[in-house]
Parts: sequence; C-alpha cells; structure tokens
Amino acid sequence: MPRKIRNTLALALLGLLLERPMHPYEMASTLRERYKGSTFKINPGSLYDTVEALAKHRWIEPVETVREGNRPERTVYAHTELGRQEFVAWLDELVREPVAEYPKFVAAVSYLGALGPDRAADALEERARHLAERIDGAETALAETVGKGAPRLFMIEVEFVRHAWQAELDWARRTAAEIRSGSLPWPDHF
Amino acid sequence: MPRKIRNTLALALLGLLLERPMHPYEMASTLRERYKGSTFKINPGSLYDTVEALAKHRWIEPVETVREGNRPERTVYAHTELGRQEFVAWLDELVREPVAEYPKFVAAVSYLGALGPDRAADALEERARHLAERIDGAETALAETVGKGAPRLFMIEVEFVRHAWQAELDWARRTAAEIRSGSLPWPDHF
DNA sequence: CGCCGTATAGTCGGATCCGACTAATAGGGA
DNA sequence: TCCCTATTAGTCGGATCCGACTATACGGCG
Repeated sequence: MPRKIRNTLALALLGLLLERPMHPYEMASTLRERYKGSTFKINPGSLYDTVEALAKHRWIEPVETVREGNRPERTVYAHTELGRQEFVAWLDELVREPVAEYPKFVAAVSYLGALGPDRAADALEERARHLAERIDGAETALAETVGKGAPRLFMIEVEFVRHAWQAELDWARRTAAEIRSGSLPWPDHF
Repeated sequence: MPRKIRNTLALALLGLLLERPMHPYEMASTLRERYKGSTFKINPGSLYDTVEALAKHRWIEPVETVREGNRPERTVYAHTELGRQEFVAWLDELVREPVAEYPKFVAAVSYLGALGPDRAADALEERARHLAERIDGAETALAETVGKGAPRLFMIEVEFVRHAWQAELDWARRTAAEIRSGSLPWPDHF
C-alpha cells in the first residue's frame, strides 16, 4: 500500500462522493460546473489515477457498473465510512496547519534584482493589471452565483482568492512605486 | 530533448551560477545559508536531476571536476550565455503573468462547509495563530539581515510573503468572526 | 441522409519528483 | 589514540503526475 494520499484532487472527489455516487467522468464535469476548475487541477490522467488510489485505500468503493448502448462500462463509486472520516480529518488539518508551498511568483521575486529596476517595475505593473482582471472575474462569478440564490458558503474559496489577489496586487503596485521613486535601493552587482 | 524546464529550483540554481561556478552540493548549501530554503524546495534527488536537465539544455555546463582527498570527483558547473538569457526571460515572464497554482488551503476552504460552523471557526482561528507566528519569524529574519547591512532587495521575497500571510491571517480572523456571529449562514445539508 | 463539430469517456507512456539510504571525512572529546 | 557525531556529497528505485491521444455517440443543419 502506497503511503497516505496527499493529492488535493482526491479531496475534491471525496467531497463530491459524500453527496452521491458518481462515475469518474461525471466527477470531473460536476467539479467544472461548480467553478472548481481553478481550485483543483482536473486532468484526465490524474483523475483516474486518483480514483484508483482512493479505491485502493478503501476511502471509496465501486457500487455498480452501468452500461449505456454498447459503450464500455462505467464504474460508479461511492464513499465508504472510512472515507468520510478521513475526509473530515484531512480537511481539518489542511485548514489548521499552514504548509510550505513554493509558489512560482515568490521564486521569481527572490531574483527580482536580476531584472534591473526599470524592467522589474514594468513587470510588476503588468502583473498588477492581470491581477485586477482576475479580481473582476471573481467578483462577477460571485455576484452571478449569489444572484441565483446559492448560499455564500458555496463560493467561499472564491472570496478568499479574491482577497489574496487583492493583497498581491497592492504589494505589486506599492513595490513598483518604490522602485520608480528610488526608495528601494538597487545594488549594482546585479 | 525533454520540453522546457519549468521547475523553479532550476531558476534558483541558474541564479546562483550567474554569480560564480559551483558544484551541486554547494548550490544547495548556499541557498540554505541565504534563507532560500522556504522559497525553493531543495531536495537532494531533485537537485541532481535539475542540474542534469539544465546541462542537457545547455543552460549550464561543467567547467572542471575537482577531487579532494580520494573522494569522488565533484563537477563544478557554470552558466552559459544561453542560460543567462533564458534566466532573465523566464524571470520576466514569471513576474508578469500570474499562473494557476492550486494551493492546499484554497482546496480545503472550498469544502469548509463540511466541518460545520464551530469546527470551521476553531480551525480558522488556529490557522490565524500559526500565521501570526510565521509573520513574526519573517519579521525577525528581515530585521536581522538588514541589521547586518544587507540591501533590502536581498530579502524582498520575505517582505512579500509576510504581506501575503498577513492578508491570509486577516481573512481567516474575519471569516471566523463572521461564522461565530452567524452572519455567514450555514446551509444544513452539509 | 450524411457530415461535422461537440460532448462523453477514458488510456498509456513517459516526464518529473521525491526522500530514504549510502558513504567518506573532519572535528572534538575521553 | 579511538570512537562518536556532524558535515559533505550524492544515488536510486519507486511514487506521482501529466497531457496528448483514442474512440464512440449525439445533435443539428444543409
């Protein structure tokens, strides 16, 4: 038995199966429908790998194989009691304990010096514009969904990323301004 | 030839080699010395794989193999001109274009409902405490380094993550408070 | 009716990443 | 001197992830 599952896609799938049994392809399309395509990386290869891993750990299990027309059988999975317990425990831990995550932007910022002050400020300003667009997009998605009468909790992660992007945007603008004004000194040997 | 390198550890290594030639183990220890252990995931396996990939792409190249005592030879690498160009172009792109990154916390938040209101608020408050500690740690590291006379730019990524953590902390506290006060309604079917 | 684009459903080989393990030397204390 | 630990340096097999590719069915339009 391979070691415990870490892949967050597994969390998404488990969460879905707590609602009702589904077959793999349906899990993917349901997630996309619910705007979760930007929260979880949904990729066919990983999807089927993950379903298998979940089954091997007995967090989910096949409940039936249906056949429509003469297409290959689709296996429908449901969560197990063990699966429900692990889901909640995992979730709890993920919320409580921040873990290291190495985002690409932080990596890049750590070598910002190599761009030289002008190009660095340009790049940060461009990023700020992109972030502003994304924030708009999140805003729209939120308004739409709440407009349809869905509870706020349904899109709570979008509220979070909007907030996080806003903070990143503020930093990018502020830092670009500091570079432009010369108040962030630039060592020569870069 | 495998496709273009994406791994950010490669960015870190290239950046180091722009300063001076090094052998792999030295790259790892230099990065750690400079507090980059939390910006880049430095793991022996990945390190040697990445060095090889960089060499295969001719972004770096071996310049000598030194031998001390009768230990195995250590290969010292230096950047190439191509490497320098790719480094700057890559950096520029990483700063300009936000890319999707699927952090675990966002995944967890998207199923926050499953914890129920009390446990969710507890968990968010605990996270806030952990974040506060990290922010303190970053603060200390910054003060120390600047105290030694290093330029701010040297630790600019720490300034960024401090800012990002602060935003996350604010959100966690605010959301916990909303849950406690009942102003974030909790649907039943969770 | 036949054609074409889109939706459904999934496979497979290879790229990538990881971390437990090996092994030699230096330094320091008994 | 001999042992113990820390540091230096790196290897390897397997776990994981990825995404291009395959293949069938369905709906609409000329």
